[in-house]
Amino acid sequence: MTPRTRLAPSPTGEPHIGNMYVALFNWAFARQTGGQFLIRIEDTDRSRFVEGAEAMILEALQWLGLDYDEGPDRGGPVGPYRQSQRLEIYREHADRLLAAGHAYRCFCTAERLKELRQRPPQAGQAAGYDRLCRALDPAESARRAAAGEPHTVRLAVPLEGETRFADGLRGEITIANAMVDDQVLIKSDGFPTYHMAVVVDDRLMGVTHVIRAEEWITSTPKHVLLYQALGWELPQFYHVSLIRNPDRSKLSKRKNPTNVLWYRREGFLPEAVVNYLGMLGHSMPDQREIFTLAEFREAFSWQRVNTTGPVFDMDKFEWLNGEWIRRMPVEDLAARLRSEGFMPAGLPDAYVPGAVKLMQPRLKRLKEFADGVAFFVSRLPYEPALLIPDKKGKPLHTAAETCDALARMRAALAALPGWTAAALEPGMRSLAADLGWKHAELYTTLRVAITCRRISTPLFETMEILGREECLARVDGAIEKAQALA
RNA sequence: GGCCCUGUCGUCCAGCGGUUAGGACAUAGCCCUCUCAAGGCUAAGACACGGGUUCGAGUCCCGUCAGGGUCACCA
Repeated sequence: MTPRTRLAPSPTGEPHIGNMYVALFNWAFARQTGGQFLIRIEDTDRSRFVEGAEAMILEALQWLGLDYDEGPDRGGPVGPYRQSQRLEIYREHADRLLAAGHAYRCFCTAERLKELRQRPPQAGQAAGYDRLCRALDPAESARRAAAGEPHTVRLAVPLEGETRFADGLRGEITIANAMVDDQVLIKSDGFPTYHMAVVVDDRLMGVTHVIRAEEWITSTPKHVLLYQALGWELPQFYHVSLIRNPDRSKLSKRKNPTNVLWYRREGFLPEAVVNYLGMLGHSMPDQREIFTLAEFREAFSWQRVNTTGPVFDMDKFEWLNGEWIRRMPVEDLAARLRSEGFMPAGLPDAYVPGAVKLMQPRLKRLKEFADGVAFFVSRLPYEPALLIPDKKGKPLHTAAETCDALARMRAALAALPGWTAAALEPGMRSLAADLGWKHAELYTTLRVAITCRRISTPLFETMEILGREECLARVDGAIEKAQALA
């Protein structure tokens, strides 16, 4: 039997990076073993349902290249793939459990349960429900239910003993049954809880490997008990570590952006996202840190998966994104800037190849491109004083000298036989010598004249791209500004 | 607090009984250099603590401590 894995997100908001992390492991394992990877939407909580959330999750998976074999939008042999469409199935299984005495109806009110929860907890005892309704006579219970009295269905957890299961990552885990609450299986609105639905669906959908986050470990005994009560064989469990905030708490959007689509909007490449997630809690056999999704899929091994919770490090993530940007052929980068919506509308096509080439080693996020090339798009306003070179705020030349220097530059530029970076640089360097300026000083003035900023892409290559006419016009503008200063 | 999971540089990852404990990000310095980057070189920086087992422990066992998770008619 080939492995079947699944991602079971609940459509309650934006696609979470932690979900994608778990998805990556599920995907890699399934793809590597020739198995299937499916998506099941866990929408059993009507109060938390968010319209459009499902679509965003699927969009995020697609963006990252984590393709799936079966899911809500593409169907499959064991559908439907939304739990809200499977209510009858859960009901039937709950009835089976009821009939076998593995579950019972609970008529306790929400108020009563709330009070119970406020009672001080006892050592070694589960904090939850006091099992009052467990003592109800089944016939009486059935009569009340038939009469329409609201109720839930609860799992009758063994009062003694312990439940154990093997975790593929952590070995055998044992939890005393006394610590396990009589979990609600079917809510009073007829919807199943996660615990009921996940077991029934994983079984019915043929899921062989349950790969999910560490936070589920302590509720796994409930699931194991359910598998046993229904007479089913256990799947293989793998609980991967939770990604952490810098303070080591569970990654949360209060402390870190967690929406994958946010990273997309910031200009992170999907290649970098899966690469970064793939190096959290997992290492490549040869210690390589930069790898493709395909390479990850090939090399993925449970033996190389860590059980410690990695801290999400934005600095390293950005570095990695920069690496991916730099490794991309210039034409591909330009195409990507366009397709991801980071190409400024006003940037002339003729400038694009050159501008992209010059920006490539300077980008950590695609989003930074627009700002970096803003002066290519238009002549930006700037403080005239920027034209005067200074050292720690102290001007090295007067406004008049700067004005003169600009005029000399203009003449030299206009007379230059060729218009290439290779020709521009020596021309300006010798002019600096003539003027008695350090060439870096002259370049500063020229840089501001051309790019309207003190920090820019390399000056002469930028000028080559802009062309003689545009550069002369910008120098003219600078001369005017410098004159006003003098 | 009970229970469960985890514990190698600030961070991510190597190490799977014998290593000068290695690499990456970040940090600092130097080089390159028209600014900013990128790139190159160098530096600093870790086995939580205490007991065992063993000729020998970062690696195995136990305890302590620390961090995290979980204790819903949420997933």
